Amino acid sequence: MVTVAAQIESKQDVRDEILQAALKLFTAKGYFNTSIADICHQAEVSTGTVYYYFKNKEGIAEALLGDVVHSLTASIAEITAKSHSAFERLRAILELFFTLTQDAPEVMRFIVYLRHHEFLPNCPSFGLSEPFQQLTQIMREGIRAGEIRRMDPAIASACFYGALVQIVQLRLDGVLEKSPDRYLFDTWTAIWRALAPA
Amino acid sequence: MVTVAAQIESKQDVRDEILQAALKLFTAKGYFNTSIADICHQAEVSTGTVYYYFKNKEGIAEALLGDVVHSLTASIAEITAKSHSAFERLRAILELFFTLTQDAPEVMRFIVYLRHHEFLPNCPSFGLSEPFQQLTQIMREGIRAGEIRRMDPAIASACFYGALVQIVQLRLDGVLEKSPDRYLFDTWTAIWRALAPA
DNA sequence: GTCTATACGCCGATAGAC
DNA sequence: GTCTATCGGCGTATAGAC
Repeated sequence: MVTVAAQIESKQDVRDEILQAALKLFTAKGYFNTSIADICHQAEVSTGTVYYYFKNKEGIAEALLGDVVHSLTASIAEITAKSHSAFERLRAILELFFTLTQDAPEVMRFIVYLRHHEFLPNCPSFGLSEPFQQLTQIMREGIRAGEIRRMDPAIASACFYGALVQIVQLRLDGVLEKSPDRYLFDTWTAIWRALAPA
Repeated sequence: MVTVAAQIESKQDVRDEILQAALKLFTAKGYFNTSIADICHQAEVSTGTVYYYFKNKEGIAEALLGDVVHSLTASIAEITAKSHSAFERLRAILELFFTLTQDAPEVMRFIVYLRHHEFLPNCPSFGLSEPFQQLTQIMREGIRAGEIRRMDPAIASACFYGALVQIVQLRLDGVLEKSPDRYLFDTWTAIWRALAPA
């Protein structure tokens, strides 16, 4: 799979090769500017092989999104389990995003750039996706514990996530030139002050 | 003009009719899922007419983006001229976005949803666009005046704009059900606390 | 200026050999 | 499982009448 999962079967190699190629091209040129032929060339396989592993082009994007969302959900769940305050959890999520921006920029691009519903009509809007729901749950618990100011938890999530994503985008666009963790302090300070009680 | 435009004249400009149709369809279905035929149907004109006014499909998107960016730039410039503190300016920009979300949701969708560089290869990344530069300038002046904490102005802009856009998106997606100004207080409080000195 | 008709390339998808 | 060859359709763009 894209981030960690399936080295189980050696045959999965080819499928994975195709997914990697698609990820690279989708994030570089966009879904609609990427043809099956492009993917074939990048993955060094033929059209037939692509259609052996995937029902159609949409199926490739679906698998990609599934992998990415699944992996992100798992990471956030792990963070939630390990730490027990909103402060620690949010801080860890911030670091996760910054790390991913460095180590897996294509995955990050896929998360923050692509308008998934444009080519995946049935995928939920981001606000209803699992990662955003997890985040909102963290906010809800933080508010109940008095760690976070009383406010609409969705607004808290949006402020946190929106700021984070925007900074990641600036970095991916090359506008922020220093490595992301050079900005970690400023970012975290701003975000936490937005949420913390007076 | 795309945003407020000329309901005044009974004979609405044809070119404008086409732009309105394109705006509606691009924001509803995406650029690549919208065909010239779709635009013709929506605008009630023929293919020939479209190509009389625009060089090609990209030209339509270009004109649209130009209008929107120009209008946004003008609004921010006006806000900057009228008020003289970062506090007032940012507050006014926040209100501008919330108002636009209510009154011109399609324009707002065009701003926050569309990945413009996917179909307009030569358009600058958002971080280099004029509105973002204006915002960063406001931050810079605010920091110099001691109104905003010392931090990278780009980070300040990203926090402000990212949070704002994310909330607008949630609203446009129907996740935030109340009218946006029901969220104005929470949003402004969070954003300003992120920026204000201790 | 606005229309209709049409050319034509590209790309997603399939068939079928090996 | 992987390949090559090919088809059909869609959608951009043009030609040219009015």
